Amino acid sequence: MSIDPDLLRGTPLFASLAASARQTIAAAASLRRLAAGERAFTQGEPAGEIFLLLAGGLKLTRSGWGREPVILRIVHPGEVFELDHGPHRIRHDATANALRDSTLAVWPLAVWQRLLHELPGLPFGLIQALGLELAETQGRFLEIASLDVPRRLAHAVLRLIDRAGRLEEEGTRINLPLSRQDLAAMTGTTLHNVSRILTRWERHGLIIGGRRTLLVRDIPALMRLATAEA
Amino acid sequence: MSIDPDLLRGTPLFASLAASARQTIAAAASLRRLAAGERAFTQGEPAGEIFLLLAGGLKLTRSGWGREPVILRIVHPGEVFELDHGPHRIRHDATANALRDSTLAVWPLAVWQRLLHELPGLPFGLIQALGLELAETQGRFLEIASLDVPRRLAHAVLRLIDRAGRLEEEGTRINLPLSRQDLAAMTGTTLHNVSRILTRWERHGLIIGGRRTLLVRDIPALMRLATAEA
DNA sequence: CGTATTCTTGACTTATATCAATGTCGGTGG
DNA sequence: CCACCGACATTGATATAAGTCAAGAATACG
Repeated sequence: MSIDPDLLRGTPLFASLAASARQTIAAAASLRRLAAGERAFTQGEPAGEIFLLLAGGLKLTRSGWGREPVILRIVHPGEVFELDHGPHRIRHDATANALRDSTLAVWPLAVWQRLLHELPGLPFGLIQALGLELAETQGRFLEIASLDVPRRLAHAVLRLIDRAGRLEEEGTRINLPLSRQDLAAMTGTTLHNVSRILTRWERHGLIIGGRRTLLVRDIPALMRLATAEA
Repeated sequence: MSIDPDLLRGTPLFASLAASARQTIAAAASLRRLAAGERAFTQGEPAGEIFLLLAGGLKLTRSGWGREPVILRIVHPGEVFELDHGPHRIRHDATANALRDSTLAVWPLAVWQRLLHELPGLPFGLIQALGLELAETQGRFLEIASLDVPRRLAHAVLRLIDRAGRLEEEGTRINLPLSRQDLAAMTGTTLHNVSRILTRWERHGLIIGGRRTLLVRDIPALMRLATAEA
């Protein structure tokens, strides 16, 4: 049990709380480590915990009727997930897979509920966090509903660069090991299509591809591509 | 100002509150009427109100880079909308269009914030409401990312039947005037495609189409269609 | 050094969008 | 009340994006 309270300061959910409240919350958390490839939970399992990613990276995938599972969200350090627990949501509706070695803070649901009622500011942080997640999901829905594959792939790559970009000499690298298949699962297409599009972009000098890696050399060009009218 | 407190009992957001709290909330609301076709607000406008639909029906649309605007959500009576206001969300990110004559309860944002702080149960209702909306949006994202057009159209129709269905002799009718274009905007396709699919279903006896109306005769068959593997 | 995973590429098929025309319903005003 | 007009819907022909099938090449890993 117990983690460093300062780790909570970075995330919007806890940022506006008093230091003492953060201390209480931190004291109630336990630390969990995942090796790359391990899962924090699996779709369908009973859900009984709230998570904060401290380091590393995860993908949240959901499988349904369709072919391959879909990636609902990439979780970056400082982000919180699986937090919309109502009377519904007894089971996890997604699987959380570690993309790289990761560290999580975990609160049992019962403890979380207690904190929510005891710390006056916490519900408002939660409301804000949920609102942000909703807005993001709606944005991605709009993309997939109205843009063709290259454009939504461009959006996905730009989002990754924005949140997990690491500057290098030749450009900005997505600092997460995502396969072509993963990119396809994020954009609702196939790895073949992704591969073709990326090689085209590479020929045009926009990016440099690699095995589970991607270096973006010309971000403005990608942004133009993502939003171009036709 | 002021509406009947009993009107609030139907929605999850307010259901778990004490009667006195509902009375306070109702007293702070004002009533607004919209004729079919009118809009409650427009995308880009400054956002300063929270809405509850009492009667009628709305569509929330968002336009972006892509071709036609996309329908993010159909709002049914008893549902609340535009409630994720954080420091972000200064402007409406969608347009609310009345599909039929509608009645709304409206709270100015400032009043709403005050209520949220004064009525202890309210934030938890809000959390629950946001969680539900998030889950629904994620579900629709999964659909559009992994299913072909006929299947996601089937899902959309079934959802409408579930929430706005009215029983008739020959089947269940979607009790909202939705054009083919609207159905297309909900499923991320074109009205042409929707039209073709619906006439096919009509030939098979699943539905009976019409001008801005749809009667479903065989719901189980539609459900099979929606979830079929291939 | 071999094996498994990931990625690329080509040929082909199919779903879906686009273009274009026509048809039908329902309301409005003459 | 009827005729017309505008909104909505159907349908066909065609184009194209994207999925599928099928090898093969590159890279990482044990």
